[in-house]
Formats: sequence, C-alpha cells, structure tokens
Amino acid sequence: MITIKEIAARLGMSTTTVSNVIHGKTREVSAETIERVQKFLEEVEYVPNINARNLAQGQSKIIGVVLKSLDFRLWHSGNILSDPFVSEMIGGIESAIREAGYYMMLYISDDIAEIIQRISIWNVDGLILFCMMDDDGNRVAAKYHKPMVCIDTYSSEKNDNFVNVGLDDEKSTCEAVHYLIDNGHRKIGFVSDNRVGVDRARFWGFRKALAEAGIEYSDRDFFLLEPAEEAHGRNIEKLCRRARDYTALFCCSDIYATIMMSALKERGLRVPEDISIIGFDDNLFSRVCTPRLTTVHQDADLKGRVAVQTLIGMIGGIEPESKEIKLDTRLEIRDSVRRIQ
Amino acid sequence: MITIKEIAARLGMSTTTVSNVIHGKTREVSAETIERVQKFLEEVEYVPNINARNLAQGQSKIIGVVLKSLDFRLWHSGNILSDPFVSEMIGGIESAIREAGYYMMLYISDDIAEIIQRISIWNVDGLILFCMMDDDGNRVAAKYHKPMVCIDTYSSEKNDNFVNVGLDDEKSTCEAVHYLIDNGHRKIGFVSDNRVGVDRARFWGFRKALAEAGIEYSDRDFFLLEPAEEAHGRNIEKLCRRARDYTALFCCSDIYATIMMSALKERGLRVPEDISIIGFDDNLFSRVCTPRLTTVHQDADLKGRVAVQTLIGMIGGIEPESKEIKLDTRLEIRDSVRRIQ
DNA sequence: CAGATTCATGTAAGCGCTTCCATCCCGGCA
DNA sequence: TGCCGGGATGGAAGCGCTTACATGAATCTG
Repeated sequence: MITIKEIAARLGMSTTTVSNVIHGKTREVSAETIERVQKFLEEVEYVPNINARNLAQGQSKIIGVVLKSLDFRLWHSGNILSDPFVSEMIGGIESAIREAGYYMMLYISDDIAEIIQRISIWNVDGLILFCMMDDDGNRVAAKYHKPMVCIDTYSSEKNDNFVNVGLDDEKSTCEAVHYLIDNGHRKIGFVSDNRVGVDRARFWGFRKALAEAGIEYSDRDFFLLEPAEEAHGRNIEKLCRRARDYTALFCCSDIYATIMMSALKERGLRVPEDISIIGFDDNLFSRVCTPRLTTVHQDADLKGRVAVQTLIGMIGGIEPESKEIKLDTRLEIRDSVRRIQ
Repeated sequence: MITIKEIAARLGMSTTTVSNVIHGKTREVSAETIERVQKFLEEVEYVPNINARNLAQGQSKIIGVVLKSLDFRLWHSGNILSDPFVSEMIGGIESAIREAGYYMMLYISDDIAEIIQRISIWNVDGLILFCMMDDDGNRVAAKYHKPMVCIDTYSSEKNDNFVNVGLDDEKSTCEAVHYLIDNGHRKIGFVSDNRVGVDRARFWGFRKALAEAGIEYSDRDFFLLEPAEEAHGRNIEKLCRRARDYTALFCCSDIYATIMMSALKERGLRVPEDISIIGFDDNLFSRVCTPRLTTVHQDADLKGRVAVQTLIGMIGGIEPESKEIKLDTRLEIRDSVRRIQ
C-alpha cells in the first residue's frame, strides 16, 4: 500500500499538497499540480488508510447497525435476520449507508453492554438500533452520546435522546381489525409474543377497533406465542384448540400468521373457510403462501433508508423536525380473510 | 474518551506500562502496578481507540463480508438477504466473527471494483464472499492479497487463491432426484435461474440421476427462471404451462420451489397430487408452507460459522487441509412429493 | 513603486496507540 | 567488591494522515 508520503516524495512535493488534491481543495492547489497528482494517484491505485484518516480527523465514517437478536421471534433455528421483513430492511439500510459514503458495521446481539463496548471502540459516527425493547434505547443513549436512530422502538420514558422511525401501529392495526369486523367477524383473536414494543401499540389498536364496534374484549382473546423453543409445540397446540372458538385472528407479524396458518391447517382447520387470518408487514412470503395472506403492508426497504437518511442528517447537524417519524401503511387484501354471514 | 496518555499521567507512569497492562504482558509489569492500572481502567471505563491501535499495528480486526446482491433471485422487491437461507447464514457469520473478537463489515453489491475499493480502504484482515459467480473469486483475489473464503463459489479456473466452503451439490441433487425416481417419477423438470454457480453443479447431479435411471434428458426439462422482474409474469406463465407435462420438479432453491408452487396452485394444479416438488436449502418457510416442502437440508448457520472459522485460521497462518470444504446435506422428506403409479 | 493581497506550496505538530530500546535498581555470584 | 543478569519502568519514534500556520512569490492597488 503506497502512502501519501511516498507519493509526495516521488512527485517532489509536500504531503500537504497531495492531501489537498485528494480532498478536492482546488483553490489551494494550481490546476496543473492537481492534474499531475490525480494522474499519479490513479496510476499507483492509491487507497487511503482510513485508520490514519479517522485518527487524524476524529471521525469514523462507520454507522453501527444493531439488531437485538430476539431469536424467539422465530419458531425454530434462525435469528432475527431470518424474518424477511428484517432482512429487507437491512438491505435498505445497507444501500443507503453505502450511497452516502459511509460504512456499515453490523451487530446482532442481546447484550447492550457488549454493544456499547463494541461501538465505542470504533467511535462510530452514528447508530441505528432495531428491535430494542422498553428502554433499551434510552439505556444506550445514556452511555453513548452520538446521533442515534431507533426503528420500531417504544419506550416508556420520553425519547429525547434519539429519533424513532416507525409506523402508526395503533391506527393501522385498528384499520385492519375494522376490516375483519366489516367482513362480519365478531370473535377475533390477537396473536402476539408480547415482548416487542410495537406489539403493544398494535394491541391498543386492536382494543380500539373492538370498542368502536361495541365488541367486548376478554383476556382470552389474547393469543400469546411462547418464545421458548421447547415450549413451542405445546403452546401452539393450545392456541389452535382455543382458536376453534374464533372466526378470525389478527397476527402482529406475517411470521406469526404463517406459523398459525400452518398449525391450524395441520389440525384440519381451513383458512379462510373456517378461520380468517390477517398479518402484519407484508413480507416476501405472504404473497406466495396458501392462501395468499391479507396483511398490513409496510415498506421495509424504505424504513431502513429513512432511518439512515435521518441519521446522516443528524451527523451533519440537522435535527429532524420530529423525534417520531411515521411511515405509511396500507391494508393489502389477499385471500386469507373470508366474509361471513 | 480518555486516552492512554492521560491515564499514564494521572497514574504517574509511562504510557508503555499502561499499554503493557492492557495487553496482558504480565512479565513486564509488577503485580501491584498491574492491579493499580486495571482498577483505574475500569474506573474511567477506558475504551481504546481502535483506529490508533490498528494504525500502529497495521491490522484492522475487521472481516469484510460481501454479498453479491443478485436481487433477481427473488421474484419481487427484496435483495439477496431476503432469502432466509442467506440471512440465517449471515447470522452464523456474524456470531462467529463476534465470538472471535473481530468486527464485521457488510457489503451488498454487484460491483466488484467498488467492493475491492471499500475493502482495501479499511485494510480488512480477511474476506468472505458469497454468491460470487464464475471467476469473481479469482478476480477479487487477484487484486486483494489477504485471506479469503468463498461460500458456494464455483470457478472455471482453479481457486488456488481462496478456500471455498460449500456442499457436494452434485451428489445431494443426485440423491434428491433419485428419491423422485424411486417414487415413480420419470418426467422430472429442473428449475434454476442458471446464473448461480451451484445451480450448475446441481444440474450435473440432476443429469447423473436421470442417466443412472435410464431416463433421457431433453433441453425442455430445464425450466429457466427469468431474472428480470418485468419478464417474470410471462416467464412463470410459460413455465407453468410446460409443467403440465411433468410429474415432478426439482428446484435449485426453496425460493424457486415456493414461487413455482404458488404459481402452479394459482393455475389449478395441486401439489403434490398433480405435480411433486422438491426444493433445496430447507429454509425457514419450507416447513410451514402448504404442503410442507420436501427439500435438501443444509445447515446455513453452520456454513457461515465454518467459513469464518476457516478464515480466522488463515489469518492466523493456518491453511486448511483442503481448498474445498464440503458440508453435509440430507434429504428432508415432507409432504410435497407424492408416490405415483 | 511600496505595501497589501492573493496564490501555491511547504513545515511540522499531533491524532492515540504500540513497541523497540535504554535505563535503573537490586540481588546473586565469583 | 565488582560484575552480571533480570525485573520494572520510561523515552521516544513511528504508524499514515490532516491541518494550522509559515513562507515566499506573484499580482494588485493607488
């Protein structure tokens, strides 16, 4: 790897001049020098040592992306990335970071302390957190005073310290449940694992829709998916048994919808003839499963990109107008909901 | 961020001593000094500046992970990460990197030159490439002389320059196709997009099985999935029409299997009653789609981990015994294949 | 034409850390 | 007693780059 010093020596000039050319400070260098240097740089395929640059500039050009692993979100092997919704979002994040000239360092972990440690060591310029629960966001922010954007985080305290990119979860769920009600459903279950922040907001939307339709809510309407893998079989068995009293299920993610659909069908219930199902996310598989899943659509790629763009704005000193950025959703109607009566 | 210099000053000793303690050079420092320093380090929550350290040591502790994006592998929005097989593998890679004390920098791109550029800039210690086609591996290796592990790469030239982690694609496909043949199938199609290296090896396995069973192969048995999104609809339409002459399809990935299954069912063909389907990968969805997919199982998480472990070995100077590491597969029999006759 | 201004380039410090080498002290040995 | 060796510590250079500042030449101003 050739260094700036070596280049300067070979060209018979100072490192300052070379550095200035590299950084496009055209008013400091004569046109012909610029040309000479640029040509030479290309010739030797100069690549800067970014460690040295960062050290000198006190920056890093790295954006840390942290996924709380939450592997229990899936029903067997796999991690949070295995949810196509998440991976598509990561795709959006990666593109946006790359296009902005930054670099992405990815962490998948549950251990906040470890995350902070790894992040400080690289002195990353900014942070994107996904699937943080409760006050994880605030806990990280307390330790780490750099721009930070969370995705889909709900905290009990106010999030003065970071920006959140999410949806209007309550409203979109409310709409989806109304769609079920409009199709004649009165016995509607709510499927969630209850640990993810957004699930709580969605629960309020669910309750709201029921209330607006004058349907009474009972605790039995809450279908709690057990995270632990070993408990999974029994849990699913129990849920399917209970589901026989219902005509429709609202699931907090397509993943849950897929699990439930598969389990119900295994036990002889037909979807949507016997029971209707609605999902959330509109992940890649919801349009090819059988029946095609009716679901709340959100744009995963965009979510990732918006998070990055907001963050990079903040790194540049531009605070967004609001600490809460909410993207649009729409109900994507397919074949998993049946009109009854 | 407190620096070593500051610490040394406050403790009234030299930076050398502090540094020695940090690096556990116990024979160079007295026991009591070690204790004093360690206590102080904890107290001030010292975090090293890794840019400075890397600059001084000429390393980076970063492993670059490059995914050739190949978005055409999926039938609509989404990138290569949206394939649950890939994302699970990335999960394995991330864990292994983290557990080894390295850091992961993720790139999703088609542009080899850009990749090389971004990688050299960080002077990464090693490289993992996935889904490189043809001689991408060799092309990167030609420019980048650091340890490198490819996953699922087939190159026409010999890959002296890197290690490949993969499967015995030919053998496992051959077995899967034999399973179809054993179940009475004689008209078997091969579904592939023909661009991914492994698909070619799988094709040879397909041909081998046919040959061994005395079944003649015709070019029409090759079902080519068109990558381009706009052509997708017509392409699928055509493939489904052709599929009516077949009793079974071998698909080079579960993704293809899922696409085909969905498209066939839309057009009134039943799986497996009218046509049997076999997939490859055993991704998360293959056990919950309807019917549950019979597929060649491989361990995505392990594949990622093995790649990392091999790479880190190489970084430490340990060359693996062979340039080709092949992991096991097994046929996972579920419900998408029917015995006929 | 002297002094001010601009332009082009160079000098050198410093970013935080590692590491080679020097120094100093003390006990052991002949 | 003088010398040696090893244990503990410190001095200082250097990793490759940026950048504040200095320098000197050329141009401009009235």
